[in-house]
Amino acid sequence: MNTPADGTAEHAHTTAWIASVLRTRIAAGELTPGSKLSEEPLCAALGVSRNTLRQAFTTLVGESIVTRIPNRGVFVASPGVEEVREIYRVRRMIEPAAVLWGELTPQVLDGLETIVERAQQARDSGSVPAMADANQALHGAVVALTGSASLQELMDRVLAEMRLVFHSMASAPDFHSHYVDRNVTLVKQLRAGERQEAAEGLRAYLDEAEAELLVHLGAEQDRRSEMRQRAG
Amino acid sequence: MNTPADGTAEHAHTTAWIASVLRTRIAAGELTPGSKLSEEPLCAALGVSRNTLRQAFTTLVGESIVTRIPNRGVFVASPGVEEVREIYRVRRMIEPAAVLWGELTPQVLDGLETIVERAQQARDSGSVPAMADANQALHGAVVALTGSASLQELMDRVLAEMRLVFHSMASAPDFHSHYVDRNVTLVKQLRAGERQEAAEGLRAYLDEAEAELLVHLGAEQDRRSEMRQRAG
DNA sequence: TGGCCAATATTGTTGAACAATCTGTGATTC
DNA sequence: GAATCACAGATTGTTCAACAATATTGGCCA
Repeated sequence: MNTPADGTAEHAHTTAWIASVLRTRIAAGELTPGSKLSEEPLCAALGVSRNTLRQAFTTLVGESIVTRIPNRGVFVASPGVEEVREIYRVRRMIEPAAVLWGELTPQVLDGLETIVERAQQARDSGSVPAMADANQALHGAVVALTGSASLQELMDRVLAEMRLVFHSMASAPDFHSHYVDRNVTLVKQLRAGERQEAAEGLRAYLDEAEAELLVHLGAEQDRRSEMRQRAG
Repeated sequence: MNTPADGTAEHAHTTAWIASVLRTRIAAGELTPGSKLSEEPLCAALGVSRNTLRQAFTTLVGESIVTRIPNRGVFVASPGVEEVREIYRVRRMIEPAAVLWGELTPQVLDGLETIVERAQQARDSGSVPAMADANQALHGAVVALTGSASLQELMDRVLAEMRLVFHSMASAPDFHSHYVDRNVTLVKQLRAGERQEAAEGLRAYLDEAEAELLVHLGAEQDRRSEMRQRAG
C-alpha cells in the first residue's frame, strides 16, 4: 500500500512503529515541547490511518511523552517546574537505592568506568551533547544495577523527560561539565565498595543539580512571560 | 478512583472508561489471569466499537495489566516466577528507599499506624482478604513517603500484579498473617526515627516474603503441570 | 495415530461517516 | 471603542463496514 514518506515501514506493527517514530522525533527535538500534534497532517505525513495514529497516541500518553487534552488534541509534553521536581524526587530515591543495594559485578564497574571516561573526553573536546549523553548513560547504568526492568524503564522515561526539559530551554548552558568529576568520584567509590558514601554523595549531587536546573528554568520562564508581555 | 456505576457508556471518554472497567474486573478476579479477551464478544458486552476497545487495550498493555500477542489477541496477564522476582526487585529498592529518605510527618505516621491497626483487627477476625488489603495499603503508604507520583504509580502497578499472582493461585493460604507483626515493628521503628533499622528489617521482610511466595508458586505450577499431564 | 492442507475465524489496518466539542470571526449592544 | 454573543468552520471522539494478513480448526490422507 502507501509506503510511508520516510522509508521502510513494513507490516510489522504499524501502531508500535508510529509510536516509535514519534518518540524518536520528540527525543531528537524535532518536535518541540508544547507543539501540537494535529491528527490529519500527521496521518498524511506518516501515511497511516487516523485510527492507527490515535492508538499510537494512547501509547505515548501512557509514557507521558505526550499530553492529551480532551477535545483539544495531543501536545508534546513540556515539563515545567513541577515536573522537574518530580523527576528529581524519583531520581533521589532510585539512584541511591541502586548504589546501596544493586549488584556490583566487576564487568558492570568496568562499564561505568568506560562511561565516565567518555564523559571526560566529551568535556575535554567541549562537546556539550556528548557530555549530556554520557551523563545520562551513566545514571541509566546506575539504575541498571538494580537488575529491574521496571525501574530501568521508569528511569528511561525520566531521562527522556529531562531531554524535553533541555529542549524547552532556549539556552542550554554547560549544565553537565560541573558534574563530570562528581561522576568520577561516584564510580571510584563504587569500585572501592564505599556504597554508603557513594549514595550520600549522589543524593547531594542530585539536590544541587535540581536546584541549578530550577534556577535556569525559572529564568527561562521569566524570559518567556516577558516576551509574551512584550508581544501582547 | 470513583468507580463508575456499571451502566451505559457515557460520552465522556469512552476509551478511558472501558479501560477502567476492564481494570476493575481484572483486579476483582472476575477476569482470571491467562484468559483471553476476544474483541468481538467484549465489544458486544461493553457496547463499544472494536476500535475503541482496541485503544483501551493499548492503555492496559502499557500498564502491563494485559499481554498482547501479535495476531493472537490480548490476555489477562498471568505473572509467573520471573514476574514475581521482578516485583520484589522493585519493592526491595523503592520501599527501603522511601523508609530511608521519605518525608515522615506526624500525620503520615498516624496514617501508617491506623493501617497496621486495621491489619491487626483483620488478623484477629481471621479475614484474609482484609488482611491482604491492609498489607497492600501499608506498603503503598510507605512508598507514598517518597512524595513521588511516579513511584506511587509504579508501586500501584506492582501491587496490582501481586493481586494477579494471588488470583492465579487456587489455594491462597494465610500469606499475610505472618507479617502483621513485622509491619507493626516497621511502623514503630519509623515512629522512633530508626530509619536505618527499619530499612534493613524491611529488606529482610521482602526477602522472606518473596521466598515464601516463590515456594507457593512453584508448588502451584507443579500441581498444574501434573493436572495437565493427567488430563492429556 | 500422526502430519499436511484447505476452510474458517480472529486480528491489524484502513477509509468514510457522524456527533460533540472547541475556535475564531463578525455582528450587536452598551 | 470594548465587551458579549452567536454562528460557521475546524478538530476531536467514536462508530461502522470492509479488507489483508495471520492464526486456528477441522478434515483428509498416508
